Amino acid sequence: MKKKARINPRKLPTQERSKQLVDSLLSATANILVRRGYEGLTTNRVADEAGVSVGSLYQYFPNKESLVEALIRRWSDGLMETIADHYLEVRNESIETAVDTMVRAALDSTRVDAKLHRILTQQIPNVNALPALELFNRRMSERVASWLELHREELEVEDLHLAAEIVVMTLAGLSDYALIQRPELLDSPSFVQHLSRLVLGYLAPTRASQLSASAGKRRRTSKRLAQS
Amino acid sequence: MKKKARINPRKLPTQERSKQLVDSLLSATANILVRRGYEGLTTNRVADEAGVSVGSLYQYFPNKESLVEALIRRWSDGLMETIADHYLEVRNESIETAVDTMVRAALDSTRVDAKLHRILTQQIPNVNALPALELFNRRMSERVASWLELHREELEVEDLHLAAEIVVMTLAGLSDYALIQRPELLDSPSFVQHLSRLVLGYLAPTRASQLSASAGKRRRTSKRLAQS
Amino acid sequence: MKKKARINPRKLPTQERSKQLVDSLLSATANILVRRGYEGLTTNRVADEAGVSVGSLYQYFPNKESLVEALIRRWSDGLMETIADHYLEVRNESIETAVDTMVRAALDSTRVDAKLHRILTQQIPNVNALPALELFNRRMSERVASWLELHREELEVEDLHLAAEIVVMTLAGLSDYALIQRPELLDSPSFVQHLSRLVLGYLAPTRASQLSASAGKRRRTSKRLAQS
Amino acid sequence: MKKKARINPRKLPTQERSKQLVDSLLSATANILVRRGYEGLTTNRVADEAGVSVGSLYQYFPNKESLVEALIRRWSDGLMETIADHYLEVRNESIETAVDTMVRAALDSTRVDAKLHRILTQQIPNVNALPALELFNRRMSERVASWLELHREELEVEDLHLAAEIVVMTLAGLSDYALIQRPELLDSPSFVQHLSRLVLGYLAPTRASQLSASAGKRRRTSKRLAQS
DNA sequence: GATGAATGAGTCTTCATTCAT
DNA sequence: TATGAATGAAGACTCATTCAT
Repeated sequence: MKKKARINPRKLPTQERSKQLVDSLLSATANILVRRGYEGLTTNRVADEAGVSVGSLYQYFPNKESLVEALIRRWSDGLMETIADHYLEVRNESIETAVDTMVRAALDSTRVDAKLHRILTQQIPNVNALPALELFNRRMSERVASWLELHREELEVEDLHLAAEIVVMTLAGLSDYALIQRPELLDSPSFVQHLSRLVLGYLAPTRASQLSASAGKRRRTSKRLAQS
Repeated sequence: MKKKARINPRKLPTQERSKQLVDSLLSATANILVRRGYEGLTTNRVADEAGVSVGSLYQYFPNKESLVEALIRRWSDGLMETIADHYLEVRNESIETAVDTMVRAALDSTRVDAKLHRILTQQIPNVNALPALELFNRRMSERVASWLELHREELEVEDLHLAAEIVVMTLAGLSDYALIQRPELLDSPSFVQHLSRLVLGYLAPTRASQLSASAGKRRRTSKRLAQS
Repeated sequence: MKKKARINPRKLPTQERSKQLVDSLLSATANILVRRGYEGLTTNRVADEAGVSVGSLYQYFPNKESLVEALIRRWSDGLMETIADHYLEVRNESIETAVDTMVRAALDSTRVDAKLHRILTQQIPNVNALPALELFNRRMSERVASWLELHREELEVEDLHLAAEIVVMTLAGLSDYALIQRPELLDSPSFVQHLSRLVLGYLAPTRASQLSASAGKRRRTSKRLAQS
Repeated sequence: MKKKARINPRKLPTQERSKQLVDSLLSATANILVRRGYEGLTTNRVADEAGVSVGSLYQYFPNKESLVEALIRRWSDGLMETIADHYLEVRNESIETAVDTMVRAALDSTRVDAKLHRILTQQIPNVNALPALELFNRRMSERVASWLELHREELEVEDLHLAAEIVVMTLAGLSDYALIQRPELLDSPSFVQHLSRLVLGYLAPTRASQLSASAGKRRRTSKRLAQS
């Protein structure tokens, strides 16, 4: 961490070296998790897959648990970034567009690395996963909350923090459930549409009702009338 | 307890007896799951906790997996009943009331045996839990769908089956997430209210917007005006 | 075994009954041994196959070992009888014919119930099998010895008892080995012929040499000359 | 023994080391087999006896079966060598001498490690032992056959391959049987003599009859006359 | 630092045997 | 006597972790 500096100009200064090692260990962990599930995850296997010795693994991770924790951290950081990108584009769009983007972002984040996602959210003893997931959701909620602030006037909810949490949990919950039990839905346009309406109908039911009204008009006038 | 007494004419010579045994094994499984998590679940421990020998356990369950499966089955059956009760009352109520009841039912089912619920839905290798959970959700969806049929005219969604699935997954996802990450919410009235609005805003945004309009009126007239 | 006598004239007086039970237990044992090998033999399985309860099994056999011992006894008695029959016919035949009969008898006894034979002679922990097998071979030797006595004058061995033992062990050993490693041989006429020559060449080489001489003559005169 | 010394330039860092380990595991297996039989053979016991942990055992042998298989292989290789030595000396001897040597070799190979020999040939579930034993006997037969070729002109059998197999099986069967049921015989000179006559009488009855004739002459003239 | 052989507690599972009914 | 549920010791095998090199 602080040893020889310019004298021994190896390609990989210790710090860099160990970072790579840690990385390949985490990737190996992810691969094995995907291929053989949590029950099939053994430290020896991870070391093997990463091309290092078990000993080295234990140099960087005090135990198996911490290995998984680190992977979860890395993974949720990845998710954050993916989602952050989506959110940046959205700041100035209409609520409808923004909600649509959020929904798509949630589903996308699930789809990418779907199997790993699923294992990490469902199969890992929660003791490990919880803190990281909590952090992830807290950050997401904050982000959504601050976005909601920008549109406060257009929204029909008051407790924006609670609303943000609910939106985040709704989207996370739904994409997880869909991933597990109805993966086809993840790619269905009407699923996306429904989720958008779900969120919009929560945040701004009036706008949502207009939306469905006009949608209905296009298709079934009688229905619209009945509702008016 | 076992010596003959004419009052209790040897009712449980075999069938009843083994049912009790199975029951105590499943309860032991649940207890251990709650106390030590899935990783801490061993067949010997279960037998011990149930006060029987491992051998007896294996007389009734061919392996550890089947033990967990049976527990999941028992648990999801319990849930079904709990929820079924709620739903029966609701058939003829207004949508608003019905949605409210559904929300409360979802949260209730999570709260009862909360820790077990959490472990069963999150921590068990999905291979075991999935079929049972899928069945459970399918049944729930059907039930909700048939309820939606009754109110078709008042709803602003068309694909009632998809809508039912979304409602079920939303409520399940949200209560699970809340249970894990924000258990306080489960007992918060405003959480219940928000969830009701979420669902109502999805199924019938027009009604939801009236609801929030009047709710808003009571509290902040300015807001209502801004929205009109 | 001694209870109620004439009063209760059941079809199967206790003695007969238990004999049948013992019999079906032994047959079950044999079946299982054949189907699943010694490692697959469990007392519960035997009881099941015999259509009785384990408890009953233990009424008649103090433990698993004794069950197998009894089967071995029954089986070797069967062998004895089979072979005895063959021997009776032979008393007054020529040595050549008698030897031939003995050889065929040995091979036959192996072929009948071959799989059981093999398991009983090879796979059973010898502690069990040995005494019975010893007894069997001792009896066989005696029988052969007494037959040899009848032909003492024609034989070129002196220690008839040793010779009898050697003949018995040779035939037993050869048929067992053939059964295990070259079962095709058991049905090959030339194998029978060779074994006959083996035994005859031992007991009466002069007669054997005449036999092979004439056999050779028929086929390759040159050979015979070369040897003369 | 393990600290560096220039004299023994770290010869056994891995390969040699593991070879030793494998060796001590096999020896432990043999010991236990001899002391407690196949039923008493447990992997934990083997590891214990070998002075290593079970874990180490499983580093070298994937399961109990393979351990036994390896032992059988090692043992049959040993036998092969022992016997090979005997055979080399014999190539140019007379048939009588050669047969005598073969007989002694067979008995010797049984005597050495007699108890292990017996367990390995009789008590091990054949699934394990068979392939190795078959290989062993096939090799033996080939060796004997090629020896028979050299003496083809003096022999009175034609199918040398069958003859070789029969000789091998006879000797193996007889020494095994003798070992089990009459171990005293293994050390009796007359047993050796009888076996030699058995084999010689099979391969070359004419020579055998001369042998017994002259042997008889020395002892009992009357007998010889009776036979002429 | 890196290595990977060695460790051994702990898992699931079987099965001979008992004994209350 | 018969039954068969219950027992629990014992066995094969795994894997997180350590430590001598």
